Amino acid sequence: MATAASNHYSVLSTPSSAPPPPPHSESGSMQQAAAYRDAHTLLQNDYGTLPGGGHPLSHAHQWITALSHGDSGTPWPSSPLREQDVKPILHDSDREELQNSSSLQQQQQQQQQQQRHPHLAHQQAHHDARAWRTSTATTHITGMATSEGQSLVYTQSGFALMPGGEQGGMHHHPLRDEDHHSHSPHLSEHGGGPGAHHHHQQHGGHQDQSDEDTPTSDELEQFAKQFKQRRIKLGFTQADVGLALGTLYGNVFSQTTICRFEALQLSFKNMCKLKPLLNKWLEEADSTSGSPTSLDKIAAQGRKRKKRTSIEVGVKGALESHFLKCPKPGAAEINSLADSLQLEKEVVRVWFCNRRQKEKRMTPAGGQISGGEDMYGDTPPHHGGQTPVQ
DNA sequence: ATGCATGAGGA
DNA sequence: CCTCATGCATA
Repeated sequence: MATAASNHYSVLSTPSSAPPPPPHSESGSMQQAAAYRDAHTLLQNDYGTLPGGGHPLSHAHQWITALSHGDSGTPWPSSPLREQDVKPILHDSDREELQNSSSLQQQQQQQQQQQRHPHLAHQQAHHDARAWRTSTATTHITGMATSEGQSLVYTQSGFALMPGGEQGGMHHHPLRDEDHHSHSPHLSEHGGGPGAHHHHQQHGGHQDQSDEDTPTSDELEQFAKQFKQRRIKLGFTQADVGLALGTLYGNVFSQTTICRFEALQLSFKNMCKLKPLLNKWLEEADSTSGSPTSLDKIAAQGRKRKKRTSIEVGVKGALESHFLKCPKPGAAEINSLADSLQLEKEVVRVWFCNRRQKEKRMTPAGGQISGGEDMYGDTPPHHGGQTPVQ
């Protein structure tokens, strides 16, 4: 896919051809690694640093994704920048698919020894019934063809397991069990009674915590801890693991994801999905600990992304305030907010999205654990536009 | 370790 | 437009 397509962003203008010969490392086990989503990993860099260019061009974005799922126009309207002017440096190899990667740039690595909460592990496990309620669900990673060199289904549908079931699975009710039942009277323990924990009754008589079956929050927590410990013992960085998962199963993950897993900063569902994979890796790494030589590192540099806009503290505070008042602002609300804060609408919208996500992680963001109660009973019972205000 | 961003999938 | 899974770029 993508044989010369996009890339208008950066620069291909300079014909500095320098076909880098793929310096294969050693063992050829990277072949499949390049098959998953080649798209994203190419060259990256910022494109344009500040509005001043002057091209009102709004040529959407998407690199090679020809999907066109209706982007609704302008992703980042107020920043007319991009194109061929910026970019002091550039990578010539416009051909995606592996370019050399002799020395990747993994700078950050092991520094995650002991963070902040070496303890404090409980009670966060069941705050809302949204999705962390273990139920009957067999854990099967359907995709994942381990047959060497092919497939890679990239199971992202989520049907693999998922306790709450939503997203791809139409359960019984179309209700997106995420935030709606704001009035679930049941489910209660939490307020400080860590010992209570949920009493799932899912299993019919067994229910292990090794693998298989939907794990409980506690199990996940323990696993994450052990995982981290062992990983460090074995001398692997989070990035290494992510890459290994790719070469092993076809699903590559970034350092970020591994990190978040260890820190339990993913949704329960997501944790469940990743656990089997990481568990398997552990076994592998464990048994292979004596015979290394399995380091595949082909990290390609990806595409260009919009440069991360940093929001000033003051502005952040304002956003926080609004978030408390209204976690789900309507378009109009966002517009005015963006206007008063002098931010792009997209930025504001995304900020709220991210903020909401944070609140849904296992380890709550900046606040308390919304145990049992609904966070902010949003979820308008009537869809068609969740704009409470307006 | 985290903040902002992208995108698929769903109403 | 939202949610949710993920990740590049950063602090």
